[in-house]
Amino acid sequence: MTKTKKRISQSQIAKELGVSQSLVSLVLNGRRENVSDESYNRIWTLADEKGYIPRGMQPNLAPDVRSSYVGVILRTGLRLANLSNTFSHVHQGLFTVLQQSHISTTFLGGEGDLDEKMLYELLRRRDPLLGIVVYGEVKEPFLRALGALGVEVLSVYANMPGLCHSVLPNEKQSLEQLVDHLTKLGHTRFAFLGGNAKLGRNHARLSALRESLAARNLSLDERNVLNVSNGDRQEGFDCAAELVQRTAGREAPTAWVCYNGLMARGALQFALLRGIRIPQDISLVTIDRTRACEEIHPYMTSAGSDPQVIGEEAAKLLCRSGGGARSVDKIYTDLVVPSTFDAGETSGPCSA
Amino acid sequence: MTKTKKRISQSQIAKELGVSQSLVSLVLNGRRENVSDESYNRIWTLADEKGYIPRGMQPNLAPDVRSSYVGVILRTGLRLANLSNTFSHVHQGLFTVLQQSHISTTFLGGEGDLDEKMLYELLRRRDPLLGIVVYGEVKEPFLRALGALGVEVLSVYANMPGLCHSVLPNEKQSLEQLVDHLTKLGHTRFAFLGGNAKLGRNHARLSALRESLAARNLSLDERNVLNVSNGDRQEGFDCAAELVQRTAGREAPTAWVCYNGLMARGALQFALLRGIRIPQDISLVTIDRTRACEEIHPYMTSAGSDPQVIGEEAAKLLCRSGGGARSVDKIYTDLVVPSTFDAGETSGPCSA
DNA sequence: TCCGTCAACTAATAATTATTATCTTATTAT
DNA sequence: ATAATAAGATAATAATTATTAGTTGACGGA
Repeated sequence: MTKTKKRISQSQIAKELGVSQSLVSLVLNGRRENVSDESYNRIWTLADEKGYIPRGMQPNLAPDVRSSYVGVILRTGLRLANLSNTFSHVHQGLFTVLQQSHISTTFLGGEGDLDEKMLYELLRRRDPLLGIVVYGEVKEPFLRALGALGVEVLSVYANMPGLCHSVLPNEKQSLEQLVDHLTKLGHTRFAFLGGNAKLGRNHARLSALRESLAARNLSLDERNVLNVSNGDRQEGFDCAAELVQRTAGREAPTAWVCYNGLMARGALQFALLRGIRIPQDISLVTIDRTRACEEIHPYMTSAGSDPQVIGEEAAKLLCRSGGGARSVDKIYTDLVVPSTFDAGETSGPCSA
Repeated sequence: MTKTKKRISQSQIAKELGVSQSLVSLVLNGRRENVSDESYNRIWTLADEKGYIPRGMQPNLAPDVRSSYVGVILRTGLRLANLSNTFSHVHQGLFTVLQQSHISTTFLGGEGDLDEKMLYELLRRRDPLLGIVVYGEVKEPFLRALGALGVEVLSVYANMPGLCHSVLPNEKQSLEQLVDHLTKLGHTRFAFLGGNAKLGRNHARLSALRESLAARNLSLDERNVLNVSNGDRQEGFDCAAELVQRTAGREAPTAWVCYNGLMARGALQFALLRGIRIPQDISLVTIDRTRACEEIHPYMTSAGSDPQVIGEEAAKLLCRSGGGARSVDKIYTDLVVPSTFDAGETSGPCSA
């Protein structure tokens, strides 16, 4: 380890630039009146380069590490303005818990926005970075690059064993709850309106649905399995339309399981337009726990892990691991948040 | 204005706690050896309470904005998870522009979450705080407290003359565009489905509607003016229901102007359920430019200032003013973003 | 040219903080 | 019981920063 350089003083900066210490003091305290822009910038620049640190207190050494922050990164495809559904709740939960520890939450960008140079810059920031939370599924090399920064990385709604911590919803349990509810109501013919087809999550939900049905000696007619790409309202609508068209002239499914609340809303709207009565003709349920479930009547029957809780757990996990510990054989935690079931107004006894 | 409290010194902290200044110095520089935990914590706590700030440099006044960040605060009533509509777009715009300058965006909390102590903490962070953006209407004392920090404050979707910069939508123009469109289609009887009744924004939109109508020698029947508190989907639905009930048995309005896109969606849903055909029976328009307008068919006829542009302008304004300059007679900018009109599928010729 | 003005800066010094040698007290080893 | 040691603190003072009353010199107008 190199010998610790002695802390630089204002006088040294002054001498080096050929100005008075007074001027340096004025400038570093933000005085602009009667100070030339040139001096102002030269002084700040040198102070920066030399790593000048103010006297009197080092805030990052406070007993509870204040002023540290947690970075948030979104998977490709998500944008802040679209964050509406699941991840806005996650974000809320994350923020709430971190705020209690006076840790702030900084949005760093999308998976695609951040190149290596920008990641490196993160480390140059002076406030300590407690960790990075990744929302959704990102590519493995990206996650590795994050890990290489030596920062705690936590993935939410996706897991990457051995690369980072993760906090996950319990899809298996959600589907089990929904299938249990629906089969008890007499439903046997199911449909799956899937979204985000390219992501593992869609696949996980579909598999869980199949398993839960299989456990009851039911099977999912492959013709009733649909997949769209975004999982928004319009696609939910289109998906429902497609489903109805496909099942014309054969025994139609009576229980529609939607990938998420938004799609369910879209499907609901289609049903409303077509005069399909819910829940009399069709029961419609969704894997979701966001406000989309209750935003307007009818409240939807749904099951899922509360995204806010997922955010809260992510925050707790980061606080616990408390930065540092960048050993090679790090142990990573995978946390699975239990699912809760909520009987709404969109499911009822099977009439077919 | 109250006299600025003088900066507190280590000696004052020492005196108040009955210890030596030396000890305070040691502790605030992070010395733990041979210092009791009790002293360590007591000193940090008091330093915190009194808002002790180190000498030598105020990093947030640096000209160079490399590792600086912008804080975001939400008005009371908004939460991250509800941010869905307007402000998520604002946030997106803000972020996009700031990211280009490598400035990060940090969510600081809600108006209610932040007490004076926490605000002080912001100043002690080592990364320079370029400015604070406030989303929505907050109370004046709160804004003053922010200003007192000596940080650039910018209010979005609300203005507070002489206290901070602001970036605002052009409500007058939006309503003018909508009224122009509707009157050209032959509509003369208008209704206003208002939300966020307690906020000035609702009032501003209603007034603008009245003015635009007055300019055409039309008036707004007071019985057709409704106001609800949140402005969400359910309230839009309820509002439409109330309107229809109120106008039973008299000449009903043919043009519904909704406070925002979410309410419009709710109203649309009500219309759908009731068999009111849109746009054949009723034209429904909204003051909005969020994705709620196009999330699903029918796309809505709407006018408004693009919230993303508002966020972008806010970011540019902050970058331009570039921290610093805390003179007393600061000049504040009020920026008004023009409104754009979008003819959708929810408006048509008046049939009544 | 002379004078006033003002931006830009500094010298001098007041105020504050850092550092170190030293003190006190409790604990432990002998 | 006594000496050695160490934790926890301080007094004194060295080092650094803040502030104020100047100084300098450029510029503009009479």
